[in-house]
Amino acid sequence: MEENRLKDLHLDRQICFLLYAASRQATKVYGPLLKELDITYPQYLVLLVLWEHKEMKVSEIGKLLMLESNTLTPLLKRLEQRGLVFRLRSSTDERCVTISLTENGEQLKYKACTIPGKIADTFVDDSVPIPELETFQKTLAKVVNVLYEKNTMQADSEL
Amino acid sequence: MEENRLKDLHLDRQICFLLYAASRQATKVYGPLLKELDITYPQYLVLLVLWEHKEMKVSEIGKLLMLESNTLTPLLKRLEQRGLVFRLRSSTDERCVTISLTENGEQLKYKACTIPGKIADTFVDDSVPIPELETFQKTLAKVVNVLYEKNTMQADSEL
DNA sequence: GTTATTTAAATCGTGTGCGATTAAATTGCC
DNA sequence: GGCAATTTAATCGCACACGATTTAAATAAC
Repeated sequence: MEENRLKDLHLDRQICFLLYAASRQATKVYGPLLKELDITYPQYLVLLVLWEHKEMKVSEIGKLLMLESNTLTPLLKRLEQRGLVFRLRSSTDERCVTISLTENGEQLKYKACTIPGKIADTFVDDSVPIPELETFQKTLAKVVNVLYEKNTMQADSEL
Repeated sequence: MEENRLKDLHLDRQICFLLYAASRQATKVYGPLLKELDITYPQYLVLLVLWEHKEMKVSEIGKLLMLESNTLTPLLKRLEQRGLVFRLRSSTDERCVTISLTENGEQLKYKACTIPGKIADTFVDDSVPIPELETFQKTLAKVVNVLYEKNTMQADSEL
């Protein structure tokens, strides 16, 4: 039965371990590029969101990146201390904090714009043809959604 | 040119972020299962290695999991304090530390053996057919290798 | 209109990851 | 043998992640 084949997977073949390893290796590829901007990969992801949306509430950033305030709040404070963003409590709903780019944060976009191309070059490799990568990406997106749904479903049902 | 297509697809955001998100969501799926064993996901990975190989040097575990001593040493000390493994400096080469399972650590395998099946069930979903998952896993393994090679290549060339 | 519930951030504690460095043991080279 | 280069863990500092809780504000219920 096909299902049994999946269950019998060993460490080196297990999808979860491979995702875990791939994530760490992919982040490491960004290392030298982000070091020039003096930011980390999660900080880069937050900035990507802000470069696209100008300003966002903490919870909106969290929804896009699948992160919660316990991770984002300290990260955003670090970005604030670097002078890249500022945090403003909303006047209409004082529970919410709106994150906006400073001028420095806005300008950093122009230093970062070469990164995507360099990262893409890293992924392009003889052993993984581009069409295969594209198929891979589609399945990966579905996997993320399935897991995210199941994780948040379970959390909801506990209330 | 093919390369441009990749860059236009925002490959860096798509694939790297998706890997990052997938890894965290996958780890979260293990949460309730590993909580019953009172271990974390990285600790589970180390135990998987030990359940298969009985005893291993820190560097050997590190090679399999792509982790270094700065991560493994504290993790292994926690496992030691839980009474699941013990650490013994090799007498033939005192630089090396050999990690072995205690009786408790060995026994934990029988509590953990239901986990792979439950995880597989989580991945099996109508939106991602099993053959697609298998193709996905093969590409994922190649991606991990490509990234790992490039990361360690670069580190080597710096010496 | 007061109270209960819900929501949004923040806080706290623990455990990774990892770059950089250190200390000790071994190997290589002469 | 003796010394430099290499290897192996360990150490240190910082930044995530995240479960759990807390605080404050807004909304719902009555």
